[in-house]
Amino acid sequence: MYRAILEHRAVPGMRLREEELAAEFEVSRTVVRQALQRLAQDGLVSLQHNRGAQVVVPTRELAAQVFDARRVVECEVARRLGGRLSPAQRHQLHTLVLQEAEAASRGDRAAAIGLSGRLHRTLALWAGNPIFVRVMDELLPTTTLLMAMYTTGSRPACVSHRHSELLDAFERSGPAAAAEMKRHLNEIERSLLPQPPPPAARPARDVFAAYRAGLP
Amino acid sequence: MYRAILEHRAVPGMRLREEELAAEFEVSRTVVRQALQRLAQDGLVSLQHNRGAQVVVPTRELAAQVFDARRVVECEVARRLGGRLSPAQRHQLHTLVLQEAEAASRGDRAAAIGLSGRLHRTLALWAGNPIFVRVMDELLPTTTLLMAMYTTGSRPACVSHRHSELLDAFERSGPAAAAEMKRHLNEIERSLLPQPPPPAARPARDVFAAYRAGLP
DNA sequence: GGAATGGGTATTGCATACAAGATTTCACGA
DNA sequence: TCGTGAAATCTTGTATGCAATACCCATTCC
Repeated sequence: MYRAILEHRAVPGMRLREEELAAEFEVSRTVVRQALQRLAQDGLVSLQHNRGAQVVVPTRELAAQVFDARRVVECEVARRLGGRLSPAQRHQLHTLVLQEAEAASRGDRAAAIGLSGRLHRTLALWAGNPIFVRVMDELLPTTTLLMAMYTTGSRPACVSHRHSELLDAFERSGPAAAAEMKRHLNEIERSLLPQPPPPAARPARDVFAAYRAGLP
Repeated sequence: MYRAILEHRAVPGMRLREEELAAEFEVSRTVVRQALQRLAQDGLVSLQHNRGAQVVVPTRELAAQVFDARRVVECEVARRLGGRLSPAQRHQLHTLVLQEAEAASRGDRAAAIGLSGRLHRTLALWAGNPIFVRVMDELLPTTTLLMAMYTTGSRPACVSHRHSELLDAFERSGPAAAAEMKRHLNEIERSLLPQPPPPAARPARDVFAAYRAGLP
């Protein structure tokens, strides 16, 4: 379900009936309920008492809030990490950027966005405070959903080519990295369309069929 | 359960058996499980697969992380709010500080700590980004638990009298409020003992008996 | 013709039963 | 005496059934 939502298969607003999902995944409603609650915690579905679950419909307002919060946290992360990366860390980051660029070049938008998130999460991980990672884990899924909703599929690699500049700034100093991080996040936010493009009508049936086994 | 943990009735490390709790609160294990998962999300209990739940044992290391994160978030909140409070907001804050001082003076430590948290949460609420509130809601319960664990009951009002200074700084400007917030959080963190005082042996039976109805 | 109301259906919330895994206990042997 | 192993017990994880609530549609009244 997680992946189906992030990959925009389960479109925002879609109702998620427990019985239906249970049949689809061949488990009981009990585990479906657990999954829905976890997804609600990640901000991907909204639960209403006695009224079920649906995929969240992220607004532009939410986007503003998420990027605002990410700027606060991630600029601090950058400030702490800039100019202090070990060679091994630098190598790991460059590998991630490479993989992301590769995914983008072959048109795999979902993979590229996922790898972009991985990069930001990794930086938070190295900042030394696990709470930063927790916050990122709450904000990144929503960011992914926002990007799936407020960008057209036509623009290929709006993110990756700027990540190398981000890494350059991390080589220099804390303030430089923080400034570049702010610029970077602003750029991503600005790349979101003011209105969601009209969604292509979806079958809305068997949305989760491909995700049963858990393989990509 | 929430209150029993924060008020240090259910001591850190205590195992929380589902059946036991279900009997205590006269509900089924289903709702107990839900409650435990919510508490785990709040960072008050730790869940281990197939091995049940227990009240978290917060370490000094966790304390450092929590206060570090709070400094990042709440200094930003202060920066945005300082010098911009409306008269109504100022009034509300002063009322809270008053109530807190009152609770402290009559020795009600739990109420004082709770009101202190309310104050910080209210500030986050006014900062204009609900995500800040969400983060605070995740950090405040742990803070409360830390204070219950790493302070002696003898010290009466280690917090409240400094909250008026904090409010004064909020009257002035953003930077002033941020600086005072940092100082304030540092002071609270420093007030934690390096080692938890040896806990008075608890009956560990019927810990939740008083909380069944939901009344204070 | 439109709004309100009532019954039927669908869906969630809760409780319980069963299965799977972990823990404890006790016997046995080194 | 201590360690090992296996059975018994306890605890959690999952599935299912029933009750409560919300939703939908037809009927009725204004």
